[in-house]
Amino acid sequence: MAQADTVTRILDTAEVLFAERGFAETSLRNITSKAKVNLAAVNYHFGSKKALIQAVFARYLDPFTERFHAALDELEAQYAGRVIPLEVLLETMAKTVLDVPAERNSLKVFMRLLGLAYSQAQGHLRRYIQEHYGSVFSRFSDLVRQATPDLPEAERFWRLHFVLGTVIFTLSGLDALRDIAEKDYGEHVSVRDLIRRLRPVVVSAMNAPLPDAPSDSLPAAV
Amino acid sequence: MAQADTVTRILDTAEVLFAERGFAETSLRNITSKAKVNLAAVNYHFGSKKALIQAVFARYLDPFTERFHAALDELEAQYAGRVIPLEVLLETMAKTVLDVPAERNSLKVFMRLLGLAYSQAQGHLRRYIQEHYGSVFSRFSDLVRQATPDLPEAERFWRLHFVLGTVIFTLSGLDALRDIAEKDYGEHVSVRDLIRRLRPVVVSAMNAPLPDAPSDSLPAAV
DNA sequence: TAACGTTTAAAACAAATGTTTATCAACTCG
DNA sequence: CGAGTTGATAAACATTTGTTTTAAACGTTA
Repeated sequence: MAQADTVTRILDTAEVLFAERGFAETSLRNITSKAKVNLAAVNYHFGSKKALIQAVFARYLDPFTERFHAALDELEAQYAGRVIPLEVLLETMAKTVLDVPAERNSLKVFMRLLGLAYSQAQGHLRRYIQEHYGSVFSRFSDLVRQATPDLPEAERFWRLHFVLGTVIFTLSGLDALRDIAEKDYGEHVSVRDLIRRLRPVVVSAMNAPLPDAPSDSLPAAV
Repeated sequence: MAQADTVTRILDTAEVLFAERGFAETSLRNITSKAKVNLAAVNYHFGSKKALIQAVFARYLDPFTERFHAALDELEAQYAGRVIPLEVLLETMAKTVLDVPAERNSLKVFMRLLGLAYSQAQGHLRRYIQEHYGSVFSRFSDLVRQATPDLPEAERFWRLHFVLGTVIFTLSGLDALRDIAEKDYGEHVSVRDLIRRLRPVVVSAMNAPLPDAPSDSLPAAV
C-alpha cells in the first residue's frame, strides 16, 4: 500500500526536522525532498502544514494519553481509594513518557516537540493540545492534589508547572547541554541517566517549604 | 538626531515582536511598519536580520553581565574569602535579572528572549551568546561550586541547568500559564510573585538528596 | 554657500514559501 | 473489460521573505 507508506514517511521525516529546527524553519520542500515524496503529497494527505504539525503531535500524544490513563487506572485500582503518594505519581508519569516513543526510538524527538509546543508561539498548536489532551493533565492534577493536601491550591499549580518546565526544558534542549557537559566532563549522559538525576530534584522541589508571605520585603543578602 | 531615534525605535519594536512571535515568524516588514521606519533602515543600520537579533540580545545582556559581574565583585569583597552561601548567590542572580530590564519595563520580554535563545534552534544565536557571555556563567558556576562542596561535579552541573531551566521556562512562557492560572483561580500573578514562589523551590532542588546509584533497576511503584 | 557623507524613501530584486491545478498511472469493482 | 476512484507527479500560482538599488532629503563642515 503506497499511501500509508507515503503518509508515515512524511510523518517520520517531519518529526525529525521539526525537532531539529522548529516549525517555521522547516519547509515542506525540506520534508518532502528528504522523505522522497512529492511536494503536493503533504497538502493532499494532511491538508495543510498546520495540520501536518498537529498530526506529528497526535502520533505521540494519542498513545501517550491512552497509556497514561491506563496507568492511572491501574494505580487507582491498586490503591483502592487510598491516596497515591506523590513519588509514585511522578514515577508513573516518567515511565509513561519513557515508554511511548521507545517504539520509534525517538524519545529525544518527543521531548523536543513538547518543548516546542510550549515555547513556540504557534497559537494553533497550544489550542490543539489543550483541547485534545487537557483532560489527562486535569486528571493527573487531581491526583497530585490528593497527594499534597498541605499545599495551597495556587502553590501546587505553579510547582507542577515548575517541575514540568524543568523536565521538558532540559530534555528538549538536551543536545546542546550534552555538548557542554561532554566538553567539561567527558562524560556521556543518556536520557535515562538524566531522569535518574531529575527524580530527587523534582521530588524535593514539590516538597519545598512554602514561600514567605507575599510582602515584598527582600531579605538582606547576608 | 534622527539616527539614534531610528535605531532604538527598531530595537524597541523588534524585541517586542520577537518575544511575542519568535524570530522566524517576525518579518522585517512587521518590524519596520510598526516602528514607522523604512524597511531598508534595518539592513542599513544593522546589516542583516541576524545582526538585528543579536543586537536585541546585546541590549539586554550587556548591562546584565556588567551588573552581574559588579554584584559578584561586591559579594566576594563582602565575604572576603569565606564561602558565599548558595542562597545568596541565587538571590543575587535573581535580583540582577530583575533589575536590568526594569528600566525599559520589559522583564517579560527579557525572559521570553532568554527562553527563545535556549529553545529556538538558531545556531548563530547560541554561538553568539556563548561566545560573548559565557564567562559570566563560568564565574557564577565556580562560586556555586564553592557553595556546594558536597555535590559531585556532574551533579551540580546538571542541577544548575535544571533550575535555570525552570526559571527561564516558566518566566518565558508566563503569559500562557497566567491565562490558565487566572481561569482556574481568578488570581493574577506578577513576575515578582512568581519569583517569590520560585525561590524555595529552587533552593530545595539544589539541595535535593543525591540520586540512587546509576544501576537501572527501577524501584517498584508501591 | 557649496560639497560632502549620512539617513530616509520607494521601488525592484531574486529566492523561497505554502498551496493549487492539471495530467497521468494504478488499482478496484461492477 | 471498462468506468471510476485514488494516489503520485510535475508544473504553475500568488505571496512573502530578506536584501539591494536608485533617488531624494537632510545635516554637517569647509
